[in-house]
Amino acid sequence: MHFVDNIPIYLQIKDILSRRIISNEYELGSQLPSVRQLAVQFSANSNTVQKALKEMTDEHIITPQRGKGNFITSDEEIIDEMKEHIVTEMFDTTYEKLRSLNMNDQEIVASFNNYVKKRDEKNE
Amino acid sequence: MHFVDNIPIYLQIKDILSRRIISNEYELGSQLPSVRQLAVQFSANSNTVQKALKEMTDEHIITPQRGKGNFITSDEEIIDEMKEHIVTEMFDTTYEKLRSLNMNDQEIVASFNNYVKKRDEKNE
DNA sequence: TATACTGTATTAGTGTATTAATACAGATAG
DNA sequence: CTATCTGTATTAATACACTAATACAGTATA
Repeated sequence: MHFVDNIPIYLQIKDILSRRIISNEYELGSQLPSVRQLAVQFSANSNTVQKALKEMTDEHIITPQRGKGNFITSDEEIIDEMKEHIVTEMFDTTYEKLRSLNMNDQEIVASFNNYVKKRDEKNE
Repeated sequence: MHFVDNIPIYLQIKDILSRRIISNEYELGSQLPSVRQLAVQFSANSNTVQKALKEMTDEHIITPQRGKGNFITSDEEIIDEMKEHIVTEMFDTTYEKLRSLNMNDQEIVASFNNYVKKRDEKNE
């Protein structure tokens, strides 16, 4: 697994796991791989994985059961809220950063649409 | 000045200064505020500001002159490239994160357009 | 019951971001 | 020349992210 510099690894792990849950790669109510398995999968230390899981536990996305494992919530609402939160936060920063480059709304929308369009062309 | 957690302050300072240059808040060829002035402005340590300026120097965005100050390049090409780089990198991460949430291109474009539109409405 | 899984906690060592204090070198205005 | 700006470098102290090793507690199963 490859991590970006300058962002704490435990946050990147939290991010990846959250996305896997939202995209249904991990099913709601199911069990996560164990801390030690995840550590191997991410080529990270167990403590680092633990730190990611701790935050997800605090946000009620997963629930740990001593001796058994970590289980993903079955509450769809929590997951939907998390997705909403992630997307909105991303749009907020993207939009504000573009504005700070002196781009107006029209330019912002146009350049993003153009970007996606160009990516499409490459994948054909 | 307010900084985000989990991203090194020196990178946030570099980011802000770069945006000020791109948006012409600081004019090409002109002199930056001194290291000590910037430190006060950002409520940060001189060394932290220095670390940001060091990177910008390495990227030829500014040029230091001992005893005089730091001067912004007059080379418009360098600035244009920097802007292009910043925007592309931002779109890359935004796009890929949305894809990892199982959204297709149509949904991605639609939801971003919708986001900007809604922000517009709030500002009217 | 013993083994091998789970989560959890602790300790120690390394690297780096940040701050603070200080010093030095070059430029410039009085 | 001197005072005061500039950039630059160094040192020490603190905090935190990360790793490694180890131990303990709860669960499941052969």
